Amino acid sequence: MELQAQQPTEEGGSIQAAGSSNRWAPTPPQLRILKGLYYDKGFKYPTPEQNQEICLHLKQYGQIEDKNVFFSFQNLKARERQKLKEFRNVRVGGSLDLNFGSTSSTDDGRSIDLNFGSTGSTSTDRSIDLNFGSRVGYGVDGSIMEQRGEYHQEIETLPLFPMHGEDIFGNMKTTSEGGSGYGGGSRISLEPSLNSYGNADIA
Amino acid sequence: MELQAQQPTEEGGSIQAAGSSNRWAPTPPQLRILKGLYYDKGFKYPTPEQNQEICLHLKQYGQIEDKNVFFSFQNLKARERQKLKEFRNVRVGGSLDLNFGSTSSTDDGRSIDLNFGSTGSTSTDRSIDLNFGSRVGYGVDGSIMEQRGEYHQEIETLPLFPMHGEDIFGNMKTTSEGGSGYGGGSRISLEPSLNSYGNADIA
DNA sequence: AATGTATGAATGAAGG
DNA sequence: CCTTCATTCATACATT
Repeated sequence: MELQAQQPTEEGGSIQAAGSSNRWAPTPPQLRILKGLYYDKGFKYPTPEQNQEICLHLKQYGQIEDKNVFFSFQNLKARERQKLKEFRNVRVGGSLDLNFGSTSSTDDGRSIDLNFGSTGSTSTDRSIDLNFGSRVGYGVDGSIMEQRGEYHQEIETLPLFPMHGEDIFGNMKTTSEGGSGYGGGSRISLEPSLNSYGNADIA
Repeated sequence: MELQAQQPTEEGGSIQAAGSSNRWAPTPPQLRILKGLYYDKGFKYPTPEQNQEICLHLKQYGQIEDKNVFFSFQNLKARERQKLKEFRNVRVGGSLDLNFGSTSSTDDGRSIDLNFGSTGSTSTDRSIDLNFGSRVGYGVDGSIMEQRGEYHQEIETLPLFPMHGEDIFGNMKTTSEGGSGYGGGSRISLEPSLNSYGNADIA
């Protein structure tokens, strides 16, 4: 493991104004939508294409990049697990032999889904509805907090499965993500399947 | 420090329950043991088993949860690095306070003692061997990762906790951990790294 | 009481 | 997917 010096690295390309943090900070709408997708819709395994769509949509609410969406889902998933389970930090093949007995062999590790899991489509409506419930109860500790009844909820629908390459927003900026072209269905130089579809058996 | 406007996070961060500060506060013994483990023993990468073990032990000294132990080590490490970085930046004349281990014993009538009984040579060595010096860490089957230790550390095998006859297998906390034995080989790591997110394209 | 510091906790990001 | 790092927020506590 090489040490990573995450120095600020004053790169001139920071989107943020000088002085602000370099790392992305989700705006409330962005956060709400992302969490709603994950929790309310049970949408946990977005493909890169879907990430792009989500990102594109969320750009209405502030600066955001694809990787932010990607990391959001990754972290949501990881932390949900850590919360539901018990701070697992498993390391296989460790030298520190703390192997006490061999009890607790009922390892699950992947049954913590709420429900949903409908990565498919509703036959007629092939879009992810972003109008999830308004109640947010996903505190870090399960604490229930009330939500201000003031916030307006914008009704929106994000197409997750573009049929013809055109989204409902008229945003066709696909294939212009930097030349890599990992999205848009034209993955040429990338690995076969990097999305988590292969192991979406958690549902 | 100047007061900075806090991001109006919807669910994350500032959703703290009003009125009650539920933040865990380590008792002197807990703090001492934790710091002792980290500094004196150079124990910085606890596995979940060790994490739970530590937590269990520390429960004699007050309320504590797994995540508290987890965060403690995380923070301990983070602050250490942070401080070290600052020192190097300023190159201050010594006085790097490595005086950890035993802070002034605040005799609050609860003299703590790390003098646990012998682990007892039951069958499995459940004492955490912290003789790390230059030992290899937990590599996965082949990768050798050395523990980073940058200061003195007494090479000794000190029994972490007193065996009260209780075993760590009996989880008396949450329902059923069910996640101890994860290294059962159910993890497949034949996964590609990431998407094309490495570009870090800043708009 | 206000300011500063220490530190628990949360989270974005990265590495493997 | 899992673990870890860095940064930041929020608060308990100490100092003035």
